[in-house]
Amino acid sequence: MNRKVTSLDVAARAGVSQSAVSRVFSGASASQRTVDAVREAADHLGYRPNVVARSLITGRSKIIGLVVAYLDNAFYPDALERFSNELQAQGYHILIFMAHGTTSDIDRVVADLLDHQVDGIIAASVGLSDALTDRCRGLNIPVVLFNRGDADPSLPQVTSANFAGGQKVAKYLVQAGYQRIAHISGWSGSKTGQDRAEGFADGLVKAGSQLIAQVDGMYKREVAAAAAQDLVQTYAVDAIFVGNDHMAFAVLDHLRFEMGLSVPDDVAIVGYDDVPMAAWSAFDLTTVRQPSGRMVQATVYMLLALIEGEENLAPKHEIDGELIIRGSTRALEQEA
Amino acid sequence: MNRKVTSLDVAARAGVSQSAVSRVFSGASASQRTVDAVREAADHLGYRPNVVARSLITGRSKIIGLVVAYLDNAFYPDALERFSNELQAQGYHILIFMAHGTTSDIDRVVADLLDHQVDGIIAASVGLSDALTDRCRGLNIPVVLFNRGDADPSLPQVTSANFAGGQKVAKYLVQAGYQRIAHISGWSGSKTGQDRAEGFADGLVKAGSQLIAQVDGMYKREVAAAAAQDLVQTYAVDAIFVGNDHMAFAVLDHLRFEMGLSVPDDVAIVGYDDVPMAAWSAFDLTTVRQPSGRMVQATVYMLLALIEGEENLAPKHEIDGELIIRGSTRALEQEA
DNA sequence: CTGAAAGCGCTAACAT
DNA sequence: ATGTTAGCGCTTTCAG
Repeated sequence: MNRKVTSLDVAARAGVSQSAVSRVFSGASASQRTVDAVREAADHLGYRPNVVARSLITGRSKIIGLVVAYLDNAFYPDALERFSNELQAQGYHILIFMAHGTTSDIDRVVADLLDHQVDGIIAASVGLSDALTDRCRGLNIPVVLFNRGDADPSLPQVTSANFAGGQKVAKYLVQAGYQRIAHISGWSGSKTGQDRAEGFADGLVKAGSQLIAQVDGMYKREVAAAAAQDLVQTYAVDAIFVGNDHMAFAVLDHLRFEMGLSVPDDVAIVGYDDVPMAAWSAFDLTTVRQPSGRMVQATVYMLLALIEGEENLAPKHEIDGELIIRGSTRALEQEA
Repeated sequence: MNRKVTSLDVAARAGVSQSAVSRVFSGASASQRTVDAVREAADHLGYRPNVVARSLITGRSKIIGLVVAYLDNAFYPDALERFSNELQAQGYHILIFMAHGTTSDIDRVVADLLDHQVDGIIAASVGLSDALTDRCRGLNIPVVLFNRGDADPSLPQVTSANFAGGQKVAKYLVQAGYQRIAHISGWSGSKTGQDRAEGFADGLVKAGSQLIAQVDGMYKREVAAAAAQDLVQTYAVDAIFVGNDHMAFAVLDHLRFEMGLSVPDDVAIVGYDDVPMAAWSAFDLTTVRQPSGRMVQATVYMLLALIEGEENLAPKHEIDGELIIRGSTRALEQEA
């Protein structure tokens, strides 16, 4: 059993002091002679610095905690992959936590994260309690909300322009000639869902129409599917804006295969996110694109700046997303 | 700024020694009096033990490195979620690495993991170089391959019964009356893909049929879709077994919407994995279920046992998966 | 530029 | 059961 090789072993073999070894591996200045000798010895012995010891003394772990709620919504695995790449490129690693639960659940998880001395936290689509937010602030550990707004605009957060996105959908549906328009919203407890819903209602009114009905889809497939059925049967809607693609796929399936309706001929469906699947022919879903690449970049940038101690940073970052028109809605009438 | 609270501060306030505090938080024995005093002081000061310091001295980080390649294949986000739950329940956390790359890429990533003193590594669907495998062994860090076999059966690995799964599909397709059967395999460089392909070919022969053609789908949607088109046009196949659901969805879409064919009337499609989407009406895919819950449990169990120093453990664990018959193939003819 | 020495916050003998 | 002591492997003053 290869006992663990320490910087002391390397120092002995290279004929230098242990601190010289440390300098070489932490990029501090050293003469070429020293560097060469240390490198040779390290390679020979298979030495690699122990980052745990390093973290203990520097107080930084180079680890980012990522809390994420829904991995069954394809938007998040996609974002996770981008986060991993982006952060790895900056020398950070991701400690991951799934938190599909209550606030207290999430708090426990984040407390764990804190114990691990993470340098920063990304909360993807989950809310943190005020107590926890305070604690992070007390420990000077930055938290950035990803795809999750907060009522408190001073909390660092990155979202797409949800209100504007909702408006875009409204304007388009009205222009396309739909008359009885409903909305299956994202969970009303989430700012993101609220904003989309409010933007949609606002856009409808501004376009001279109005919302026939609105139901909370809770970000759940079954809830959304049942809501869609009700909307069609009870309100005879001809278009439904669904709060995200994840639910929209369920609605599409239910309408087509359970109810035998045609989309878009009987009912038009619009989603939100433009996850890769939305472009698949089986769905061909009209949706608002959330540019996850840019959202992730903004989040990472913001988080690292905060870690570096940046003070004057606009905490709220909204990224615009365009409406992608596909076959789940009828095409816009040609301009005269 | 709340300076960091250490066990020393707690000790001072509780009127006990620092080691008493340590004992209380690491679960060693202590009198009720001490425990109470320490708890009170800790709560008051907001103390939490620093796990980095603990790791440094115990030599265990309670962190598991998870290396994963394809998050766009829904099987993996699902597994990730299960891993997270399972491991969290055991007091472990997941340091995640995305490695969609070459071997050298993966090696760099795992070297990184090793630097972080992870207690164990789960390699989901990626191969590690021999050099790295050796290094892990040298450092006594267990590695378990998840959904990824290896030519070396002494490497701990958890897979479904891929060969048997391929056989099941073959037997079923022949019994259902298909005559011209082809296979779009998973990447031939992966043991998993190979085993399914070999089992399929074997099953076909045993059922008195044979493989008309086989193409490597590389686990890529586009490759699989193009292969399917070729198979239909050049070989006039009436059934295709696709190496996993991820590719099968692409094939289904391409056949139906690009080529205007009917599945299953013109061509039958079978996948492998039974990811949640396979059950959606839009796909309704016949497939072999990989019981990801049980696979994850087996992997975690094996990994933790290895970490605890367990020696006599069967390294290879295969979990049986049943064939789920849905609408992408015609139903079996009734037994006479 | 380099070595010696002092810790980072904690656990683990070892005494008491 | 509890306090004392000695580190875990490294970074970081501080002299030289």
